[in-house]
Amino acid sequence: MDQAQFPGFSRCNNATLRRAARRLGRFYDDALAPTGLKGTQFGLLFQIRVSDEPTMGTIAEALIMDLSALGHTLKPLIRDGYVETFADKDDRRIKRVRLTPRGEIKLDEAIKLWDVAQQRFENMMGKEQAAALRATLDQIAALNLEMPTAAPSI
Amino acid sequence: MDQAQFPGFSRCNNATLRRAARRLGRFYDDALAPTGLKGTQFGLLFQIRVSDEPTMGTIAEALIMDLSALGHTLKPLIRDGYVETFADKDDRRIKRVRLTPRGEIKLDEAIKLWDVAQQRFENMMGKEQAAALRATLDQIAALNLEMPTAAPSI
DNA sequence: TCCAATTAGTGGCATATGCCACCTTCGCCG
DNA sequence: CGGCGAAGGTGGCATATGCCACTAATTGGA
Repeated sequence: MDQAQFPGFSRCNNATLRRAARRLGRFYDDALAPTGLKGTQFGLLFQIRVSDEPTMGTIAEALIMDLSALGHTLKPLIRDGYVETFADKDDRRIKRVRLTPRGEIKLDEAIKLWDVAQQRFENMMGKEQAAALRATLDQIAALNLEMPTAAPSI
Repeated sequence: MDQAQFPGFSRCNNATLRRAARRLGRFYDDALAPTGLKGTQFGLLFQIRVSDEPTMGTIAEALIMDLSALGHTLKPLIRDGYVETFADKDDRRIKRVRLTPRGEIKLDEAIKLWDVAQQRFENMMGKEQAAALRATLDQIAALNLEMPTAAPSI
């Protein structure tokens, strides 16, 4: 009964992806709401935890985010005391990031809620389809998508 | 050789989706750059074209966007003269939207560039996998994902 | 007919993301 | 060892999105 998709529209991979992202984002956001974290922030905290005192650039690369965007996104987390940064010993240009004890606790708390949402979503989509989707999405993330406009000259 | 994905991380459907969206978004954005439009704006203009003088609510629903977010996103397009709004004849609460002649031209121009990016992407992913991906994403968009916290009464 | 509940949008505030210009540090080379 | 170009971030500006509180216009009764 729902006509949410107009034929021509859903042919755009980008638009379709964004639309699904909005829907899924709100779902995870709602689930995490009790912690005060958004889905994005959760993902960022998690990434910081699994990395070993990563640099800004490392995180940005892993998350395929613009470095400056990462800086912006990190600010509220630093302000709220979940994350802290410190200069690298050997190269003062490099800034490393880590969770504070408060951040570790908050992340543990969020993971519990995330797990509920994750399970709930996978029950609806089916674990296999969800896994296949993530595989495809990772494939997109790994694509070398530069327009061949440049790179001719050495 | 790239270790872009840390195991635990890519298990989150939401984070994986957003990450792919960032990558793909930049790709389409780059392709559309000559028109001055972002991928999102392109999608919005397209949606307006294929709908018949849709209302704000209709568009928001079709794109799974928050109504106020749609209003915000529409502003630069109105400012640049691509879109105009007008009150519904029968219900003055309702605001309808349509492309201006300038908007139609701009959209045509953008579609040419979009097509290049779309083809390019599908050549890398394979048309079938791309179609399968869109189908899955549409499925997500159609999911009824409310946490069962409410709705018991009645 | 008049008011209560509903519907459709708006405006303000906050985060999410990107691009670009600019500043520091480093590493390398003459 | 002094300067140039690269590497790593920051800040400013603009769009993308959401939530919430609030306003205006409708609709349904009593």
